[in-house]
Amino acid sequence: MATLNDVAKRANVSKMTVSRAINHPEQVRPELRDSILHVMAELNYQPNAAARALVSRRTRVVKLTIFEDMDTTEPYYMMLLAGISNELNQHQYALQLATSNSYEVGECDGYILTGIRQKNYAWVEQLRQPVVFFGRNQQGYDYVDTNNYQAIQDSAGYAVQTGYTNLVFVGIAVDEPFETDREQGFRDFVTQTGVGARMIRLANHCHVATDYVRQHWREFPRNTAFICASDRLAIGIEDGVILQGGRVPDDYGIIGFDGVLLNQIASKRLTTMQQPLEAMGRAAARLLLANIAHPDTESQPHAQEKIIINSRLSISESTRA
Amino acid sequence: MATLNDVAKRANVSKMTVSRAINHPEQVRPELRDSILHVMAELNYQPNAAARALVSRRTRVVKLTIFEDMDTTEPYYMMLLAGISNELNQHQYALQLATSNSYEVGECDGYILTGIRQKNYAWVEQLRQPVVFFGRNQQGYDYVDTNNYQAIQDSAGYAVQTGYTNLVFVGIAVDEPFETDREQGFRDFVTQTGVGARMIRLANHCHVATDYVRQHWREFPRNTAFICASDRLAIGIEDGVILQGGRVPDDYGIIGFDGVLLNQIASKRLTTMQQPLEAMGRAAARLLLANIAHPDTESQPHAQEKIIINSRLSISESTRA
DNA sequence: CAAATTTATGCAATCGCTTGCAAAAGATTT
DNA sequence: AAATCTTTTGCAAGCGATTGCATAAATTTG
Repeated sequence: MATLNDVAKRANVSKMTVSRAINHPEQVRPELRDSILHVMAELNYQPNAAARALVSRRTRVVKLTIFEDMDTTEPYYMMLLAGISNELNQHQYALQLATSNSYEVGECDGYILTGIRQKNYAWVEQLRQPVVFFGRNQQGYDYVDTNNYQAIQDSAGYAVQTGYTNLVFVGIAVDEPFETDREQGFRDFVTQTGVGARMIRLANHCHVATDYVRQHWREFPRNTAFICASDRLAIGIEDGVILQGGRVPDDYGIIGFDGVLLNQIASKRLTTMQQPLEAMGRAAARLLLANIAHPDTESQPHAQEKIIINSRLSISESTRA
Repeated sequence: MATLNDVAKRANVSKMTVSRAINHPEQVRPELRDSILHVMAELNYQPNAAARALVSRRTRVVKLTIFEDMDTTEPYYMMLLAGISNELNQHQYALQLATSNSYEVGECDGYILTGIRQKNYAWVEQLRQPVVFFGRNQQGYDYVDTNNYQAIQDSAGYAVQTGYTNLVFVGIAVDEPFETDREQGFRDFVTQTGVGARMIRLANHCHVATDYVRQHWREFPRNTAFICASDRLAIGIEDGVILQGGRVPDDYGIIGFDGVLLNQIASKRLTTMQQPLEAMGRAAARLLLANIAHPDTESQPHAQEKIIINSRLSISESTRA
């Protein structure tokens, strides 16, 4: 591989000038700069990342750590990934992927964290680089999230508006902010409107939801709408309802959350609260890069930044029009 | 951060000894080594990856490049990812993720390539590091693949064996080896057994398959089995069949390929040819690491290595028992 | 027990690049 | 035209580790 020195010699300048032509183009005479760039292309010169990182203390790598033991069938992360990856690339940053198994491998300038649980915070605290979360947290870390509270109210509102008179919130059995926010949104909605309602919590698997419906079928009268905290639960609920002979959407409405299964399944046209995951990924990457570029100073400690990107209801065939 | 020098001083040795204690433990006196390790822990010393990479010319990074414009709802890649990631971590290698947009960002010791198309080979050829593919190729690159040819024969065989008398192969409309191998397997099976059969090719989306079934419903008599080249197509076909009033599996059988949707959907218990994706990911990582460790020499050029991991049929409710 | 051999440790150079300061060249002012 | 300021370029040092060779210590051998 050609080095900075090779380029310098060939262009009859010192390597410093070449270095500047790359990193601070405005500091070098335009014509000179062009001829240097030309030589660089000629030699197919690529700066050595390791050498750069060594002296500049910038790896130009961002690590995405997925905590939830990488649920390999969950498209959610893939969609975040796409957004993050695209944004980082625009800024010439590389994306490194880590899981619960690989905390320690490799270096980076900052972390994007997702699928995190309470038990993981101890690990997060000992990180020395900037951190951005997916999902609200009370520990003061910057985060990107969707409007969970309001989104559920919207879903519930839509269900009531289309004539369902009995609501069931089907939550995920975890005590994380994203879940409790949704539950609170639902609870407040019920209080405010006085609609008949109940809440259940299930493990986030289709068949669990299907089984639940089978076993508790009698408890769900006609005109019930299920407001679910994930598309998986929604799909499972729908299957259960259909298996019991319930008609969707005429007698039973089902609303999902996430919007990750839309393209996956043809006949299942699920009404769902769609998260703009690509945009959320991009936002997280941008936020992190900003934090990397402007590190906190002692005099001005870090103020938590929150970016909320609203989900919107995607209305389809599992609810009335 | 503590450096090698810091550790050396504290341990009263030269930094060389510390370096050896890390990289060639057998070369340093056991007791000395232990005390060095102790100091390292005390100072929370982590070797600087950049400095290491600079001199050793090893980044300890492997790049996974996904070519197919990252289809964000495709769990296939996530499952590969899990396998690759786990294997790499065991060897203290980091995984970097790249897409069609980000060919050039970041350095690595080798590439794992997936979702590749003919047009991408020009790019691949100019890579200087070892490469491992997912999927057969005739360009001489090492690869990991499943037994596409035989797998389809197994699927078809099972369909015939369970009494379906008419077979339809539903392929993906691309001219890549994985597809042509499957088609050839099907074609040969038909020739050998003389069973009634036909082949179609569709874009790999559920609704395309569903629409196709609707429009060509008359062409599919009872007792037809659809052998599909992906789970998506299978799901789409099944929906189409059901919408037309066909009974699954009594009158129509459906077999998928990949096995990525199994946990996703409860009532859709699809019979599918399950690829061992996690194992394939691990195998690819292992193969690549071996290639990195033992680079080709001039005297002994590279011989293509092929690793085939067999898929097996996972029998469920979309075919007869 | 001295010589030869093996095993452990240290020294110096180097990887490719960027930072801080200094010098040279060019432009502007008085 | 001398003095000052600004822009452009170069020099030297060093980031934190590893490689090759040299030296010191420990062990074996005749």
